[in-house]
Amino acid sequence: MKRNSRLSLALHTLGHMAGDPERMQTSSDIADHAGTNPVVVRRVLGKLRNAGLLASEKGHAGGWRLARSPHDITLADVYLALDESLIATSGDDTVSDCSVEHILQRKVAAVMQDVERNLIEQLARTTIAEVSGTKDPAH
Amino acid sequence: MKRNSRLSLALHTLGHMAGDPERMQTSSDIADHAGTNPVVVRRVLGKLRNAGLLASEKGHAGGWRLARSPHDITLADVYLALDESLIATSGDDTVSDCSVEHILQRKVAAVMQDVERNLIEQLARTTIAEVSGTKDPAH
DNA sequence: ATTAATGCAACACTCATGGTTACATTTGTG
DNA sequence: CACAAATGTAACCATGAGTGTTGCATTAAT
Repeated sequence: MKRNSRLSLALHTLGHMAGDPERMQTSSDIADHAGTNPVVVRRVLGKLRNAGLLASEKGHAGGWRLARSPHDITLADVYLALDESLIATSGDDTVSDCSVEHILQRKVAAVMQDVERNLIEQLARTTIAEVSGTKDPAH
Repeated sequence: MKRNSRLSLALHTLGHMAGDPERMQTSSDIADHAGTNPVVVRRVLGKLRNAGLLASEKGHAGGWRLARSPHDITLADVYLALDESLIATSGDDTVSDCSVEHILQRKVAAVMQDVERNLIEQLARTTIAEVSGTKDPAH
């Protein structure tokens, strides 16, 4: 695994689930397919559950399932659910008394904000159903 | 220092140099002002020199100076000179035989490429002179 | 009761990055 | 010439983020 693996793992998993939305999958199944660990899977998918994209069931015969239609989940939903800023703002909280620093921070922050907005806008144009690899029956 | 400190350091330093372009500054001076280490400064500024934004002189009374007018250096120039992708593409080189993976990688790569283009475009709209903190004599 | 799943905490390992030391090289100055 | 002061670079250490891993409590079907 590499950097950004959380988003990759999330998208990959949702893509597969979209191809067979009724099937319940365990974190172990998912981990095997994704080449990682069940605990890591539960960590990541837990965030998607908190965001209402997935549902999990405990106990014997438990597992994970989509909480709503794959046509109703965009890549932006997934990105936002993970709450990771790909745009490395890394707000340096230390307030400097240097005027150059002030001007720069404002300029750069404004640019980054706009870039992030653009990113989300573009991710919102694709749904999980469109990356499921199965033909869309509605088309 | 934090993440993105290289870009921050570079922009901050160039901003100050733009306020007094003739003055030669040592990496020690710069490091003191930026709260870091002379070696780190030389590391970062070295890339800017390779890109033709800065000039350095060795030996006694050596140091660093802008290689061209601060009105001729945009934030995008600095960003590109450092050769860091803020957009974490992290191309996973491993080619998977999973169709979902394929579709995702293409989609996401396309989005990221566009986001990066947008970023550079926006950075190119501001020059170093505009963040120098000094009044622009030409205006 | 047993089995099989999630949920979660704690820790180990790895990797990127900044910081640091050391030293060769270059160049102005007495 | 000898010395001082700067860059250029390599080699290391320290830190932090993130993934992987183990262990265990809890939950639910059989």
